[in-house]
Amino acid sequence: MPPFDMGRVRDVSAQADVNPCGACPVRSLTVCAALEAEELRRLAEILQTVRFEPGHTLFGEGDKADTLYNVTAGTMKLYKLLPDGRRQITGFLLPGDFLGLSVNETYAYSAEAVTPVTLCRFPRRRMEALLDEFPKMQRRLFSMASNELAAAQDQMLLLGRKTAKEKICSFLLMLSQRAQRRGHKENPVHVPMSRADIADYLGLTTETVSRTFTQLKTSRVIALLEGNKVQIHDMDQLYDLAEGS
Amino acid sequence: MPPFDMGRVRDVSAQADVNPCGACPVRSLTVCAALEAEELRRLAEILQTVRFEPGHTLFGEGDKADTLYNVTAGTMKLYKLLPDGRRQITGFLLPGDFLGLSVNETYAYSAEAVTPVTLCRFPRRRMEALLDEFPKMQRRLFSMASNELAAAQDQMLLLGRKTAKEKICSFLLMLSQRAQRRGHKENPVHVPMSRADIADYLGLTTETVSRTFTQLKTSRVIALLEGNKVQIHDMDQLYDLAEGS
DNA sequence: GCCGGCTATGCCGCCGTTCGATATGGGCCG
DNA sequence: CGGCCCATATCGAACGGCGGCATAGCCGGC
Repeated sequence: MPPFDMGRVRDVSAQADVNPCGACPVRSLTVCAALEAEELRRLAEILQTVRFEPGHTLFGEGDKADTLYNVTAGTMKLYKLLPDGRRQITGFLLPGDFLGLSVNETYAYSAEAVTPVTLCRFPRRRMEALLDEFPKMQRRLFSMASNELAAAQDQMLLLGRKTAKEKICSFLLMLSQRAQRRGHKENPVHVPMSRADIADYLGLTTETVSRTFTQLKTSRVIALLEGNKVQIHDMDQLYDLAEGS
Repeated sequence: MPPFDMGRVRDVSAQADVNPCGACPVRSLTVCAALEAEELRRLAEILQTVRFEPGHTLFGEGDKADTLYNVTAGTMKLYKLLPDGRRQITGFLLPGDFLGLSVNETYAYSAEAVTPVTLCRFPRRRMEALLDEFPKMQRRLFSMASNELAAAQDQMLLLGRKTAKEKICSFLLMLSQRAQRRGHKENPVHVPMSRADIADYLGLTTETVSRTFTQLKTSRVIALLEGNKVQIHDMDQLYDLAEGS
């Protein structure tokens, strides 16, 4: 992680020094995976690297959507609110995930840092111009959006039809699989978000989340380790528990 | 509606006769809206028109995803199943909606006709070739996917955090707004799907759906009319009820 | 007119919520 | 280094909204 010490930092080395994208650890996962060296250079020209602390709100629902982001380190959460304060977290973003697609010029959700995060930041206009110029990039972005759509449908099944226990098991499995895709070990799985965040992601309360973790621990399905890590004792069993079969 | 009388019909008039897309009533809503006359002609070359009766399963979750569709008339439902039969309907498709995006060569959900439907049918390979050739079409498809993503996030908020009453009110509002976008009157709203389908879309049971409709009727928010139509007495009130404010 | 599927509704039970109290643990300061 | 403090997590008890089941009513099709 670069040694930044401010909330927002303009990465002047992007233009002057070596191409930062060339050394990007998550490039293969992102929209940038589709690009050649020359295209990467063009992308780097319009990019800023920024860093935020946990709890920082990147943007709020309804804000003007003039910026796109790519997560390069840390975890973010996206959420929507009801007037009385009820909250639904619609997704957690991990390194390599894209952020900032919008429909009508405004963001449809809020985005907040869960852990310290670093992001690549693209002005929307210039990004769109690049997309027109590089159809490969457009196609890659479309493919990522399709993947998110499929994940959203999985999440609908979870929210609408799964029990508390199935939801927690599905959640742990998802974190494990996403960690694996990023080249980390699948077990034990790192769970950086709070019980409240997990509850608002799964359509539960913090109490139910706590109780269910305790229940899974008591029945020897998982173990809670130091540093927000969860050891999964039997991955196949967890998979079955996640689908009620 | 063309006078088809079979389950699957190859529309031979597409190539031989007048360009059918030119007269398409929902073209402005679909991916085809982005196309010029010449591009439309190319699209028409690879297209078949098909028609299905209610209950017909277009494809199932896990099937090989070698075909894309565009709904031109009627209503379809998309759903996912759990091993024990629990079902979550992830969306209802109306004329103009696109269908068949997939991640790993297989459909991630099943698709079934709710009412009699007519669809445009595109072989996946040839469609992808056209997308490469016409970036405007690719961009349009991406924009439609972004819209669906936003709708999916709304649905997550509904499933995870709204009460039964709020869910039903949100559902009626959505149908009303979608009807309006298609040039129909927003009120009364046509509700072609069964209580069971509504329940599986909103994460409820049929009984709760029935009870909630009765409750809304008793409190004079709506009235149930002939022909599966619902009269909304006060649209603003319904909007407030849908968000719990 | 009869039959079958869908819808409506009363009754009861349960899962998850709500509320309150207690435990834990990490950060900060003395 | 130890102790305090506040946020978070955990746990117990009571409540309530929604689900499950059974029955009755409705409507459409043949």
